[in-house]
Amino acid sequence: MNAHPLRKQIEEIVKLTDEEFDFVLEHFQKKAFKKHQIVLHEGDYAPFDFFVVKGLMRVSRLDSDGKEHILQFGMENWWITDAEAFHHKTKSTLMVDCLEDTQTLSLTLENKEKLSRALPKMQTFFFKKTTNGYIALQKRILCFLSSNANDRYHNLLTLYPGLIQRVPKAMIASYLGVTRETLSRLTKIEA
Amino acid sequence: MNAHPLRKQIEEIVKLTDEEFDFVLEHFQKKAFKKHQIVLHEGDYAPFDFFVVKGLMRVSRLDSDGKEHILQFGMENWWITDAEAFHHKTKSTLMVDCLEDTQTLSLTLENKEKLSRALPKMQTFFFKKTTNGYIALQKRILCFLSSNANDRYHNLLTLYPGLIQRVPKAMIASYLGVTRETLSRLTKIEA
DNA sequence: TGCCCAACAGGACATTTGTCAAAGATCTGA
DNA sequence: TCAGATCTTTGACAAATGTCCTGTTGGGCA
Repeated sequence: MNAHPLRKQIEEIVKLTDEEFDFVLEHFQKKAFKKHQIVLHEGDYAPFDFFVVKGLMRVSRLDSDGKEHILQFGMENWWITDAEAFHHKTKSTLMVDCLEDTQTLSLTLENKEKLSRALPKMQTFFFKKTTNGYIALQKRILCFLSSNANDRYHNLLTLYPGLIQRVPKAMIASYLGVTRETLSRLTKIEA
Repeated sequence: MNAHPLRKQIEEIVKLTDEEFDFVLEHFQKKAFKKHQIVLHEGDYAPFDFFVVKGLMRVSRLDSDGKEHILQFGMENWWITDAEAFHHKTKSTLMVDCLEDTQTLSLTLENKEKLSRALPKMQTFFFKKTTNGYIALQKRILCFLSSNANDRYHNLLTLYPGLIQRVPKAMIASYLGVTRETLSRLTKIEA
């Protein structure tokens, strides 16, 4: 059997009947985007949290010097949005766009809360996902505190081996907090 | 009326009756620690999430070179623990200790879950706190991506103005991911 | 097909930050 | 109160990283 990717992810945490999963799915909207399409502009509200079914998105911010900083990539089975704008219903300070043609399941905050109330198992799921996300961010911060650019790069390689094949190195550099020139020099040493 | 600090924090998110708050409190244990006391050793399990009533704690890690990296400070009304060890019931890779004599309200994972089941409002509270924590960590990462040591320092000053009075500068440096010499040079320029 | 642009590598130099060593300053407990 | 411990500052130098630039490559699109 070929389970739905969202169902597979949910069932790593809580088990669902077929009826329950259908009910869950009713709260999502299918949305597809083209490569380079901007899904959320800075300054807009963030009506959706996106579950990536297929494709690749990113969250980034432009600083005052016009430099781009990548906060997060979202490959298949990742959730991606501007968390602050989404949860606080404020205007976004970040941008979400697509690095590939992308299909998503999109969830509004209202439907997320409705779903959590109707199906406590889903509240558990969302809570554990958020907790795990928190832990992952802590690890990324520890990486900034204790590692130089080279170590951060190799940490990223082992953490998300598929990513580097799909993303220009300049963006990897931006995610790591270094310039593309610095990253280029690091990878040179390997050879 | 002089509300309990924990109650005050909870009621910023959900309202409680006196009975409900008493019920909440029953799930916590009062624990007090001395300055310099290690509350959680690396390698130990993390049985508690601590709500700091009075005092100051920190979470840190020693890297392989023996250098100390501070992941988080916990002043009054902060929650502090090794999140990964606490939630996953694994052995801690971090250390929690006290920078001042500290009084806490300590919560086990079992009691946290019990409380969440018994009082859905508390589940909402914990969920929102975790979400806000996630957002705060994202901001700290963006700060690492886009700011140099000087900007990160001033960001910290405006974010937690009280902290610098209570913490040695070497620890501030460690939290910012720079050496104490670098931080010392930054603050010199001010004058 | 051929052109163009994004991506990448590399050099030369500037700036930031780290390292090591030492000297002051401040705190703290007996 | 004093003496040791801790914390902070400072200087000289090294290493890491950023900036600006140029040239090459290779793939996508008219």
